[in-house]
Amino acid sequence: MNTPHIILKSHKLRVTDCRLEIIEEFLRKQVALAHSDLEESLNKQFDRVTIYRTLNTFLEQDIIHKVLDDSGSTKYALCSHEDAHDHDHEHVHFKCEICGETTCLENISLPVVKLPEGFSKREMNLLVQGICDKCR
Amino acid sequence: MNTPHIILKSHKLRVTDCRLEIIEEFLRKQVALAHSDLEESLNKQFDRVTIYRTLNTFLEQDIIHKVLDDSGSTKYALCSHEDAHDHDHEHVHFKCEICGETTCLENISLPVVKLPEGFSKREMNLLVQGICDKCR
DNA sequence: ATAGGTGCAAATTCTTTGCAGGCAG
DNA sequence: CTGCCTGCAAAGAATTTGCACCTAT
Repeated sequence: MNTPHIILKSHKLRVTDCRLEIIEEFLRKQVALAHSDLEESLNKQFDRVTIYRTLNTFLEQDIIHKVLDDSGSTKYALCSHEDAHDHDHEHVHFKCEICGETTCLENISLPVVKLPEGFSKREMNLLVQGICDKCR
Repeated sequence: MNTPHIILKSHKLRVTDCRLEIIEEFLRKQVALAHSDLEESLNKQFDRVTIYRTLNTFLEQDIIHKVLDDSGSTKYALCSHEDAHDHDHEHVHFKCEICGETTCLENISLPVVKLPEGFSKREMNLLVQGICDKCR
């Protein structure tokens, strides 16, 4: 199992409090988090700017990925396939329209999309929106 | 065929220049447009704020819908099924990572997603990202 | 005539950038 | 010790709100 410490090390990133806490937060909450969520849940322990920079660093390193959202705020989630360095990602998420929580749906296979001539695909994201069991 | 004028009328909205031009712009360009795209292509003819308000009005009336995007900027496209007042939308879009254009993919059927117990779905959005034929 | 739409100013929120000091390696 | 990371200040984008005036109906 990957600990926050190991994740940072394996990406040749310095191990700092802010980075550790952010990864831990992603591991604790099993939902997609926005910058503002982190700022709050880490209790203003770190500067807003540092959180932005940390998220961008993690994005570049493929430690996290963006989760599509229609609310305007960008959300992020840990990449599950840390080691798999294929860049052919497929993400399926469910967003509850009441509580706003976005969770990763496992075991859903996306259709084989037939693109028009000359188009090539690199990534597919499916966002399902509706109501979750807690909010029903 | 629905003209901009008729679209506005059928939604009980006043027919104004700004609204007409924005709908016409969506009909001309067959790609998803962001607020900034409209501001530019309409040649600063209308106030930035008015465009925001028009887009929000159109969203409420289901004249346009949000198109998912990972770039931060919100994009919109005309709803094709104007009259179909089922709110079980399915949108499939392709975004080119080079030119940034997002187009609607027709004739792609989404998989039947089996949600966990207690979850209900209302909308599905699939975003495929890659390279389009022009940018290849 | 009047409700609804627009433009302008300004407030808010979100995100990035520059720089100086601090800490991990 | 050295370069990367952080915090603070400030700049810059994106979006919303308030208010007075205008116009489609």
